Amino acid sequence: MNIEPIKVQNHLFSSIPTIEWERLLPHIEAIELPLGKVLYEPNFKMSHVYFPSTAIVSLLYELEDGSSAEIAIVGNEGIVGIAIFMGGESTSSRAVVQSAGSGYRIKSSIFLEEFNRAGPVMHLLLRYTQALITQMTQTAVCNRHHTLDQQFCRWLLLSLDRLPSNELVMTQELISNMLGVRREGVTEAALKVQKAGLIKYARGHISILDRKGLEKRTCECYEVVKLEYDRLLPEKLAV
Amino acid sequence: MNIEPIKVQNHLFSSIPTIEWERLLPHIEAIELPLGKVLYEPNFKMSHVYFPSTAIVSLLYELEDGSSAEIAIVGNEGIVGIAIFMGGESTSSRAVVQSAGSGYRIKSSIFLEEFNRAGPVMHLLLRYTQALITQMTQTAVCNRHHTLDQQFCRWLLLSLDRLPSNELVMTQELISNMLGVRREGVTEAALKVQKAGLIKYARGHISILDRKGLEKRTCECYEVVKLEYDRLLPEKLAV
DNA sequence: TGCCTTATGTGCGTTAGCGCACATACTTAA
DNA sequence: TTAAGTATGTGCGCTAACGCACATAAGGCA
Repeated sequence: MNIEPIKVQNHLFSSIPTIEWERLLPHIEAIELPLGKVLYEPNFKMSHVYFPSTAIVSLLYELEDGSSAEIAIVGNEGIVGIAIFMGGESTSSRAVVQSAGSGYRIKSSIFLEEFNRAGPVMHLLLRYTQALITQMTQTAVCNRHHTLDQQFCRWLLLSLDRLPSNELVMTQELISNMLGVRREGVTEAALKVQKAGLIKYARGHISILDRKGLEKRTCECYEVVKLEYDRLLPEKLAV
Repeated sequence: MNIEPIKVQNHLFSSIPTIEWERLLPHIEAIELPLGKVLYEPNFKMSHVYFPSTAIVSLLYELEDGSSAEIAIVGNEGIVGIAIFMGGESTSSRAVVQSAGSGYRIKSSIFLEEFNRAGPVMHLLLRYTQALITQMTQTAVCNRHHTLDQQFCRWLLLSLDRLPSNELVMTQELISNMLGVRREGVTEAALKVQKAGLIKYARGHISILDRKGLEKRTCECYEVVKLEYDRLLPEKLAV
């Protein structure tokens, strides 16, 4: 178990002012998030909202034919379960742990109560949602216009930004599920990027060697998303 | 100018309770929305929020290379400018009138004030935003997995749902901008659908002959979005 | 040690959509 | 009535990604 204070383990937590934080703290429950764990299913009412700390969660849409596509990634910068406070209670997508780790959760009803106080927590969450929307729109744009190689780099960078280390535990098979492409396509993209000396990987372990290089290889989508997160959710510890 | 009472011309308006409506009404300004009018530019602070009545507005992202992709469509079921109340004040996309018509607008500051009362108007807008998010995610999925033909049908249906008639004034060139594909691709798709007897078109005028047929030809994405709008924004006149 | 599972690499024919060039047809305005 | 402009149709070579089949290699476990 992590010995860091809870508040610094998730950026939204960090931005919650003291009064609100003290109100929420008793309801925060630590939880392990193993690879593949499903946090919610499409069209099912969510029982909790989740705050990843070291884990990463994918919002995935699964099609009738079994294929899938990632809508967005959520890590320690965010929250899983915005539909709770947006009012829908459920979404048409699924939330799956993409990189094992730990996180926290709060019962939906408790969290909703805090949101409905319409104070700083609400405004923080709305700004987060706006950033998440940007990530989603950029996913749509990227799916339309950019090559698999570029999307692979974008995906690596977005994941990396949400992890403490510069290593990623993830098979090409899983990446292909996220991107909604063939596994072989990911193999080819990964090979190229490895040959360019930007990453190094073996059997489900990817190490980033040259982050700047990846940023050069990816499309504009990555930066658009990054800037929007930085703008809407500046990192500062709230008092 | 339309003689219908303002309140029934936009579904969000219809859902605003009387007290809040009477507060907002004096600030509502009728506005013509001609084809191509830009309601806001990327990264610019929005001065107003817009409520289309007979017009349709596209949220478009333009890439550095000049190509574009539609993120979502907004018509008389919604509002253009969610970033105002979500807290970002601007977005990375552009809002362009895709089908000429009329609508209403309210100054951002006034509208934000009403939102911040954290009453029924806020909850209505958050539910709308949740529906809009579903449309965006489904755009991402559709861009990844479905054929141009299917996307063309989806686009027609989404547009149609936001228009009073079953005719659409829109050239194939413009549709190709929305979908982020070649104009020739749209020509081919349109030809096939016309040959199947589902639509009829000529020089920028598209008539839908067989709506059910279009629904059969499109992908699951259309229905997912439709159901989510119906679920989150049931049509009833608020008192 | 050796076998089995899982992860990655490779080849090959197929296809959707692209970019470009140009043909055709309808519409408007001089 | 004619010319110019706009919208749509068509052909062709090209490429990214697909689907499938199979090869190789690296752990894990008996």
